[in-house]
Amino acid sequence: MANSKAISSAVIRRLPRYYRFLGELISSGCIRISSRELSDKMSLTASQIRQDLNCFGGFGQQGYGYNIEELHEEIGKILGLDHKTDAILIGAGNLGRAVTNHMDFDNRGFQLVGIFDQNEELVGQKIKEIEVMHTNNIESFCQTHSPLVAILCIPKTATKSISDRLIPLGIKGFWNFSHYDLLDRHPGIIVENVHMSDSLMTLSYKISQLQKEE
Amino acid sequence: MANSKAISSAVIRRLPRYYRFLGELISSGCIRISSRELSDKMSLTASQIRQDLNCFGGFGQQGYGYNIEELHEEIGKILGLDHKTDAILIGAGNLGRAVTNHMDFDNRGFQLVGIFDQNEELVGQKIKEIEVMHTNNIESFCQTHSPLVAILCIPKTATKSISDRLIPLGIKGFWNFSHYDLLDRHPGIIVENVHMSDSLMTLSYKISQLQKEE
DNA sequence: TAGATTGTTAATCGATTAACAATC
DNA sequence: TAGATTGTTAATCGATTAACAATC
Repeated sequence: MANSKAISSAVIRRLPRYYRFLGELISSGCIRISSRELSDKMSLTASQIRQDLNCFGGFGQQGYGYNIEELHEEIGKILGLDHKTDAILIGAGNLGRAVTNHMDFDNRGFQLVGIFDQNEELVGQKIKEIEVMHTNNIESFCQTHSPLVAILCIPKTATKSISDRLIPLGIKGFWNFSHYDLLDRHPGIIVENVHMSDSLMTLSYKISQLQKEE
Repeated sequence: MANSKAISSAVIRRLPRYYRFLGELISSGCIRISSRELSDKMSLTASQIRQDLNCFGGFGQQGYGYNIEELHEEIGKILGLDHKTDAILIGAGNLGRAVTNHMDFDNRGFQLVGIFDQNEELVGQKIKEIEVMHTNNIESFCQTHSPLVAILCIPKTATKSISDRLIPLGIKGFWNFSHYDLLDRHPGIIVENVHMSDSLMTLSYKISQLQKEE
């Protein structure tokens, strides 16, 4: 099974993309696909796809290819989408609200169970059926509900102190949208940084290069 | 200069992070830093930092290290943050509004010059001083203002058709937030996908692994 | 000058691609 | 069975790390 050799993060980062493409293939009624065909659709090499999938097991069949629905389900399991992890959102500003409304947590392995903000005006409002609580209540909430993951949509200045406060409460993973670089220096703590700002600067770089070429 | 050998995308993706850390060092009043010290702060190797920076030029001084402000400015220039590229936003829903309000476009090399949505109710509303226009007006707006970049905050079903519509209007780069995988198959067109959904699934994977270990 | 730290070359490591025997 | 396509090993490529001479 999986744990025999550690899976490289390059492979892991490709899994959601496979999952997405396979989901679309299911919607369009396809039944089977070869690594060759999939590589065309995804702009990868067939070799890489086979290599990637074989980190987890032999999901294909020689001479046939892969059963799309089966492979989709297997990758879903590998990604842990077959069970829900409780998550809380810290920060119900523009971004926090957009993330709450926009993300399909249920189909991505999570359940949003609490929303917190320190702005009194937001407390009591409902976002997607969930009432915003004051950040003062984080401790008691975590003690009762034991969420494992926190989504951080707060200013970068608050990120360090909030994460230091959440870790002793049992939070093991952070989905960090703040422009602060949360490093996973605590052993056993997982950080997934989004860094939209870095993404925008990368685009700026590429656009600049394009203009230089002309 | 830069163009002698193509810079690998691994290096480019690290540049915004350098830029961010250097900016913070400036705020905290530091003047100079060695690759060693910076590598500690950023959890990299000193070797990698020197290697990365030397893709663009010798910004350091033997025996001294790097002047933080100078290096910050140089990286800013490399990223193209010293001039503004006009951008339009397509989709003024939750996510589009959050992106508009949340991102510091001015300091990331862009200026947001137009916002479009097909929802009549949103048309005429103002977001950050910019009035939302109906998507019907995209053509005339682009002909007049010639924006180079489009930010896509629209459902995945609309992404392909909108991008096909924007490219003939002179849009050269896409910052794509939709869950659709916009591939840069058109020559000369740049795509930067955000894929928050993939990021969330990656977190799900890591959390699952953590739970298995226990 | 001596000490520090860069820029840069060489060595290592890891990831991707190619090839092909196994097998459905 | 013959054809197709996988799983897997070997070859290649690229990125990271180590080492050190150059030099401020």
